[in-house]
Order: sequence, then C-alpha cells, then structure tokens
Amino acid sequence: MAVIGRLSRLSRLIDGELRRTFSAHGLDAASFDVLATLRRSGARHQLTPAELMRTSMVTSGAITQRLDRLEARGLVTRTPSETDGRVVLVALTAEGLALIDRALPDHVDTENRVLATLTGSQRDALADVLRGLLESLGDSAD
Amino acid sequence: MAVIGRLSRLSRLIDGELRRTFSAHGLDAASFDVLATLRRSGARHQLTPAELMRTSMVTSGAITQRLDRLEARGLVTRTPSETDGRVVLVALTAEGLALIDRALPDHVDTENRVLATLTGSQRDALADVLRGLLESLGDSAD
DNA sequence: ACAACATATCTCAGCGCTAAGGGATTTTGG
DNA sequence: CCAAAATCCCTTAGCGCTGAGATATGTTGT
Repeated sequence: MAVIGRLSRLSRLIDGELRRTFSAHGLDAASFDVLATLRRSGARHQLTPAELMRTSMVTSGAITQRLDRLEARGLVTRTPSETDGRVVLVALTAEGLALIDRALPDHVDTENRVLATLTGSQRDALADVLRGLLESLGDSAD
Repeated sequence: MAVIGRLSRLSRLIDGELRRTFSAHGLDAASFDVLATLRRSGARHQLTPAELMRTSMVTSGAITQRLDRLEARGLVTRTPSETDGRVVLVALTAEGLALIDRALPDHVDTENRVLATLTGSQRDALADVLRGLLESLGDSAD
C-alpha cells in the first residue's frame, strides 16, 4: 500500500509550502490555524478553547499555549463566559482580524498553486475520497 | 479548497491509527520509520544517515537523535565507512530485524483497515493523484 | 440536597524536532 | 597541488506538543 506513505509525505511537503506563506505574515501554522478558525466562525469571530481543540486536532494543553501566545501579541482576547463558569470565550481582536484577512488570500493562492497540476475533476474526486476516508475514521469536524 | 485541509486532517488521523500499532511493538513512528526503511534497503539492511534523512523528510539532527535511541536499544549499529571518512553506515541488528519483521505485518493490516472503505479503483486513482502531486512538489524519494 | 460524575481550562515535565552551526573529510577548479 | 566549496554527521538551544493530572464548575440520579 503506497497510499498511506504518500499521504504522509505529501502532507509534510504541503506543510512546508504553507509555512512559507504563514511566515511572510509573521505567523506559524499553529497561530494561523487558530486565527483562521476564529475568522470562519460566525459574525462574532468567537469560539471556546474546546471548540478550537476539536477543529485543530491537538490537545487542550496545546490550545492553551497557542492562545497564550496569540493573546500576548494582542491578536485574540479571552473573556470568561457569563453563562458557564468553566468556559472562556476566545475572540479575534481588530488587529487579529486584520492580520488573518491579509494572510488568507495568500494562503488560498498557495493552496491553488500546490494543486495546480490537478484537473478540476481530479480535485473533486480527491475531495470526495478524502471526505469518505475522514468520515470512516470518525472525523469530528468538517 | 477543502482538499488541503482534508489532507492534513486525514494525515493526522492516520498517524494516530498507526501509532497504536507501533506502540503495540514498543515503537513510535520515528523508530518504525527508520527500521522499516532499513528493512526495505537491499540485502544488507544498511543505509547512511544522509539517505535516511532524505527518505524520512526530517533534519539531520533528528536522524542523529533517532539513531542514538535505536542504537542504545541495540536495534541498529553505526559503523564508520571505510571508503569515506565522513560517512557512517547504519545497519539493522538481528534484534532490530526481528522486531521490524514482527511489526510490519501488523502495520500493513492497519493500513488496509484504514483504506477498507475504498474500492480498488479508488485506491489506484488516489495513488496516482498523490504520486503526481508529490512529483510536482519535487519529492525526492518514492 | 447531595454525592458522583462529566466537562472545561489550565499546568507542567518530558520529548522529539528544527534551526543554526561546528568539525572533519572529500571534491572541485584553477 | 592547493585553496575553496561541498558534503556528512553531530551538537545544542529553543520551541510546541503530548500525557497526566489539578482545579473549578456544571449536571445527573437518588
């Protein structure tokens, strides 16, 4: 089965490509991941650490540390929830929103460049197969 | 482009599945990677750190440390090359060979289980697309 | 009410990797 | 030949993540 090995290599190579785009905006993959997830989340750009944990597929400790770094840079805020004392609401600051809105178009360009050799139908087929595999492995978000 | 994100998620999920198999044999992904690469490499089961670095897509420092761990466990040996004073030859010990030969069948089973929902033609198509993408990104080994 | 359990976030030691660079050896080009 | 460049392996500081667990809060069943 050459498929699994190739998936792993491809993922590593793509990570390297994306990393160059991130660093051009002063970000790394972890920070971009959090900011972009917040950006996509409704009009308030606000999620809890638990929600970020599920979309990012990292442990709660990793999310805490990512948020520490982003908060120290003034890109997100942490506010205690008023309805559940255990919960923290993480929100993009104006600065965080501006940064991710600058970075996202470059990111999309990089993604398109990486996939440039595929035809449209190949992309669609690939997306379908990947979705099926994710589902069969119990992927929680999508 | 949902493709890139799904690739990343899928790779992480698969890594988790594989990790369970590795740990059942007292291995982690890094050690398995080195041992399996040596196993596949000709009759002598012997490669240089530079060759391992290229197949593993990690830095030279990471290879040094992986080999330190495997050597300490008696799974590989390091021997200075007789023809090039800069080069070290890494070889599987009998114990290392026995271990990877026990682990490999389980690993193949896990890979097949992960891909079980795909039809044969889907697997072939996926392998083709991945190969094309790897090539377009300048993948060095395969 | 209350005990038991579940959930959410954070803490921290330990781990493997990267990035940068050092020393040794080999190859290249004048 | 020899100096410069390239190659190979290793060293080390620093970083982000995991795994285990602490703490606080909320929920459930009796």
